Amino acid sequence: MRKPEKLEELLSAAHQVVSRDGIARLTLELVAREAGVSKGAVLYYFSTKNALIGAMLQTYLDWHFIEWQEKLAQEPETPGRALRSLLTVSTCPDEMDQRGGAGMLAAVANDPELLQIIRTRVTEWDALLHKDGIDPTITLLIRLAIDGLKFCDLLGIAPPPQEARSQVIAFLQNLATPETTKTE
Amino acid sequence: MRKPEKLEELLSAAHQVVSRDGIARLTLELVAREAGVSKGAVLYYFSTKNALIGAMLQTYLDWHFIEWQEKLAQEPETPGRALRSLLTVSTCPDEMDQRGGAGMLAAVANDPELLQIIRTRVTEWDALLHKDGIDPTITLLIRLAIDGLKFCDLLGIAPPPQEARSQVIAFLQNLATPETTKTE
DNA sequence: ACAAACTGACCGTCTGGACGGTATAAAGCT
DNA sequence: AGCTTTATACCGTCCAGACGGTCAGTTTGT
Repeated sequence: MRKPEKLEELLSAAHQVVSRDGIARLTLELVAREAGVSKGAVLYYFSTKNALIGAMLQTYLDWHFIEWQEKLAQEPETPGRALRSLLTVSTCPDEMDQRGGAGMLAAVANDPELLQIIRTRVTEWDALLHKDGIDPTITLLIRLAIDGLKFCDLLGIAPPPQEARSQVIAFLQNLATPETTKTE
Repeated sequence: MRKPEKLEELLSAAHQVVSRDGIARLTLELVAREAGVSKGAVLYYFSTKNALIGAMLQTYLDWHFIEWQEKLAQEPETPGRALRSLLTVSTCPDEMDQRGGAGMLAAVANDPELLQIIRTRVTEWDALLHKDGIDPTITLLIRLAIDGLKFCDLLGIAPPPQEARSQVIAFLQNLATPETTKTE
């Protein structure tokens, strides 16, 4: 009678609701219906709505970090490793990324305090990036561009076409590669 | 018994509420209280809550476009004018920018359909940028970086310190200036 | 006097969450 | 092996507060 995967199910259902109906409709009951359980069940797993949203954020952040570290391991050990792997991860958006977006929107809409979870994590990651041996201005530029891309996609505001997107990424990859080690 | 400046007052009050209490608390009653009128008064000017949010968006977009065009007029007539002036505008965030952010958040939280207003405008502006004579990849990069900056500021997620910020802007200004016309 | 500007009481609906109950399975007891 | 206890997983009902919006009426300017 163990059910840790039920948790995952509910999280996924929540994300589904948000991306189909919008955050305004992220209600405990709709999440329950989407997952095929009762509202009571949702509250059994997440004692409060905020807890649900927090979990959406948390699981996304964990996933994203792991994904990043995996790509990082494959990157040659030259300055800019962390930046290049982060760019690689950002190129291929996953369903998990949508969950992150949904979680962020839900957080903003319900209790901005929840954003604290993201704030501390991103600040940590930013510190890692700045130990990467690349000019801090370039580092910041890359981070901003990635965020901008996520932002456009999230709200559907003039999201760039695939080709333009990959060209920008390529340009940034180049900026994150030190001159002395370039092979191409 | 004049109307138009009362409208502005209400819009400003709405923005105040959002930035102080969060979008979740953007309620007709709170806006009314903030502006020192009754809820009925708010509904007298904006027949619906969506209309209020729409107006927040609209006034911001109008203001932003005008600001941009003013800076553009001061820019030397070389390729990249539009980009450089846009960057200049984005350097010095105004209270109006916050209203734009508040409006966007409110739109997302209440009725994502409202984002359509932004979508069409930004798409238009993007078209203008691409007639600016600068490599489309650079153009996109600059737009993304600006959006990323707005995004970080809006949610308070690792907003870069002032100095780093102006260095990135300077870097981008440089990218938006054709080689042949550089004077510095 | 007449319209525009504004009020405040009221209503219907929605939603988070509390709560008491139920089914199921495992553990303990004999 | 049979019976009781207990903890887990979940259901369905109910409620109190909040919020958008309506409306009949009142004030204010001209």
